[in-house]
Amino acid sequence: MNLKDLSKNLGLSQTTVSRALNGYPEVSEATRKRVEAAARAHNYRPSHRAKGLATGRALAIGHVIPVSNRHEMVNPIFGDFIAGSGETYARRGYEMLLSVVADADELKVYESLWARRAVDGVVLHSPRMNDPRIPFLSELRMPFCVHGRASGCDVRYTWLDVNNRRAFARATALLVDLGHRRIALINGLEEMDFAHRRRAGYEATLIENDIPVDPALMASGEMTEVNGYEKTKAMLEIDNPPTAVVCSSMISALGARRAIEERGFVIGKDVSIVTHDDALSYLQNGGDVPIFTATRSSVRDAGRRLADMLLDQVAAPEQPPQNELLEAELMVGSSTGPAPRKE
Amino acid sequence: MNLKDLSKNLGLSQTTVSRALNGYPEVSEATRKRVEAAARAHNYRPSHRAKGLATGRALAIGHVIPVSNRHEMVNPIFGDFIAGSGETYARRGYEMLLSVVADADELKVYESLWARRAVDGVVLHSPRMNDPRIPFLSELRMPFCVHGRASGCDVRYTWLDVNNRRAFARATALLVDLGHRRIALINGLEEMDFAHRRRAGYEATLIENDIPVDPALMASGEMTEVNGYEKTKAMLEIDNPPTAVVCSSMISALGARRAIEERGFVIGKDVSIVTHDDALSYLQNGGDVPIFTATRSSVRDAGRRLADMLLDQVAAPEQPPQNELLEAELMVGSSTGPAPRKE
DNA sequence: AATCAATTCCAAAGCGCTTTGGATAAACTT
DNA sequence: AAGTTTATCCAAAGCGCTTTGGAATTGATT
Repeated sequence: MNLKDLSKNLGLSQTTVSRALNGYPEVSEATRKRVEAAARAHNYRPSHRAKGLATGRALAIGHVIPVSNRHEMVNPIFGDFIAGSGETYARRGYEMLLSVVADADELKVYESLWARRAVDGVVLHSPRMNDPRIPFLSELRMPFCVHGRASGCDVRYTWLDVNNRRAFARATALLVDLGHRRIALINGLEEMDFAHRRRAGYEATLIENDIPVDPALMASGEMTEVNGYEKTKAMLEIDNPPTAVVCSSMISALGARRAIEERGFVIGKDVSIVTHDDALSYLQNGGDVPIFTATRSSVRDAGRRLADMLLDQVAAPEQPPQNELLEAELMVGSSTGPAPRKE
Repeated sequence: MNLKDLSKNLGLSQTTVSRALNGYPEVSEATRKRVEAAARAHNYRPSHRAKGLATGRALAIGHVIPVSNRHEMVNPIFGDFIAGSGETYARRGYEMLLSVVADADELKVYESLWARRAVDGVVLHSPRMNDPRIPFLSELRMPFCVHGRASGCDVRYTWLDVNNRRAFARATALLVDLGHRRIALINGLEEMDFAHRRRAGYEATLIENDIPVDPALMASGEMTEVNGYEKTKAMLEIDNPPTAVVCSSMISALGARRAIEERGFVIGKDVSIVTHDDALSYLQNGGDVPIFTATRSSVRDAGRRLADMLLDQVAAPEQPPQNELLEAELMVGSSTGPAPRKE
C-alpha cells in the first residue's frame, strides 16, 4: 500500500493525504480523521526511502564502529551504548545505521556515508588524542557528536563525556585516604583520550599527596580480562609491589582480581581494587553491595543523551555545539580496605 | 555531485553513465573507463536512497536487538556478532540497520521495517523455544535468518547454529571421564532454545553414565557474572555439593570462579569448571593455555557466515532455506582436573 | 547497393514521497 | 452585489536513480 493507492482509495489527492498524515494545518479535522483511519486500516507506512529522497534528509544516524586492527577488538561498551542511543532514535523517528570498519578505513567510510547522504549525522566513538576524524568531519560539514573528547583538537564540536579526570582523581584519593602509597594504574590504551585523562587524574592525586609517580606501577593496554591479569601479575612480582590497583574497566578488574587471588592475596585486605564501571547490563557490579569499589557512570544513559544532542544539532546545524560533562559516582564496595601494615 | 551533473559533465546521458558504473555490457570499454575516472575525480557516490527507490530493494539488512524488559539486558555477544556480519555487508554493498526494541514490541518492528521496505531482510537473534517471531516472519514473507534455532517451529527457515547439544554433551563427558559425578549446570534462561539444547546434551551424558540428574545441580538465568556467582555459591552450600560446574558463558564462569575461590577452593583441583566460550574479542580465554577448559565457537565467524546466508536468500528467495550447524571445539585449559577423592 | 546484425548510446517513464503554486467554494466585508 | 478572506483541496514538478524501448552508427553480409 502506497500513498497513491491510499489516496485513490479515499478519493483524495496525494497532497491532501500526505498533509493529513504529517500534521499540516491546511486539512480539515474531519478529513484528517478519515485519512488516519484509512491509513491504519490498510496498514500504510510511508516509505522511508522515498520520504528521504523527497525531503533530502536521510532520517538516519550513522555509528561507525572501529575495529582495532591491532587486536580485532570490539569495544565491549558498544552494545549498551547502542541500546541507549537506539531508544532515542526510535522515539524521534530515526533509523540507526551501523558500519563496522577497520580503523584505517574510517575516514573513507564517513566520507562515503555523507556523499551518499545515507545519514544525517554520525556518532564518533573512542576518540583518540588529536583525533584526525574530528577536523575531517568538521571540514566535511557533516553533523557529528563525539562520545568522549579529544585533547588537542582546536575546532569546536559537540561532545558528551564522563569527567574521567575527576573520577580517577577521586578513586586514587580514596585509596590514599586508606593509607595506600603504592597504587597501580591499569589503564586503557594510551592513545585513547579517556586513558590520558584518567592518568592525569591519578597522577594529580598522587602528586598532591607527595607520593612519587612510579612508571613501574602504570600499565596500559586493551581493556581485556587477559590484559588486566597480565599487567597486574607482573606488577605484583616487582620489589615493593602495589597494595592497590586502579582499573579502567570492570573487565580488566576481573583480570586483576584473578592475578591477585592466584598469588594467594585477599582482595580488599592485601590488595585493594577500584575500577571504573560503565554499568554494562551483563556486568553488573554485584547486587546490594558492589563487588568492586567503583566510579560509576552508565554508558547506556550516555548513549541516550548523546543521540538527543546529535539530533538537536541535525535539526539546527547553525547552533553552537553543545557539550556535556557527566560526573561519575563513587561507590564503595568490598574490594577496598586499609593498606596492609608493613611487617 | 549527482548522476545528472556527472553525465552532463561527461556529455553523456544518465543511462549510459549509470550503466557504465554498474558494469552493464552495452557500454564500450573506452567510455566506461572515462566515466569511472570522472566519477572518481568528482568523488561521485550514487545515492543509496534513490537507488533503493528505483530498484525496489532496500540494500539494507535489519538487526532487531531485543532488550529483555525483565532485566534490561543486552546480550554481550552482540558486539562481536555484529562485527562479523558487518564485514559481510560491507563486502557485498549492503547497509546494516539496527533497531533496539523492548522484546514485547518486536513483532511490530519487523512489520514496520517490512511495510516501509526499509530492509530486504532481517537477522533474528536469541530464538526462544516455539518462537512466535518465526511463523510471523514466514507469513510476512520477509527474508530472515536465525542465529540459533527454535525447537517447535515447524516451518522451514534459514538458520545457523552451534551444535549446543553436542558441545555440552562433550563438556560433561570430559568431566565424567575425570571422575566427577556431581556436576552442576549453570545455564542461560530456560526459554532460550540454546539453553534447552545445552541442557539436553548435559543430561544425556549423565544418563549414559548412570549418573542421576539432580535438579539441585541445575540453575538457569541471565548469563551475567552476578548470576553465575550466586547460583554457584548456592550450590556449593548444599549437602553433597558439586565438584564440577558446566557454564553457559565465560561471563557466568567468571562469576562461578568468584564463588568457588571465595569459599577457599582451588579451581581445577577442588572444583572444576568447563564453560562455553563465544570467543568474544574482549574476553579471550587466556593466552597460550586457556584459563577455562571450554567449548569454543566464534560468534564473530557466525555473524560473518549468517550474513552471507541471508544475502544469498535475499538474492534468490525461491531457493530452499539453508541451514548450517557449527561444531564447537573442546579446548582443555587449567580449570579442570580429576575429581577430588572423598575423604 | 541494399539488408541485416551488432554496437553504442539516449529520451523518457517510473520508484513513492513532499511541496509549490494555484483553484474552488464558502464565508465575511464593505 | 461586488470584492476580499479563509478554508480546503489538487495538479504537477522534483528528489536521484534504474530501466524500457527505441534510435543512430558502424561493419559485415548478400
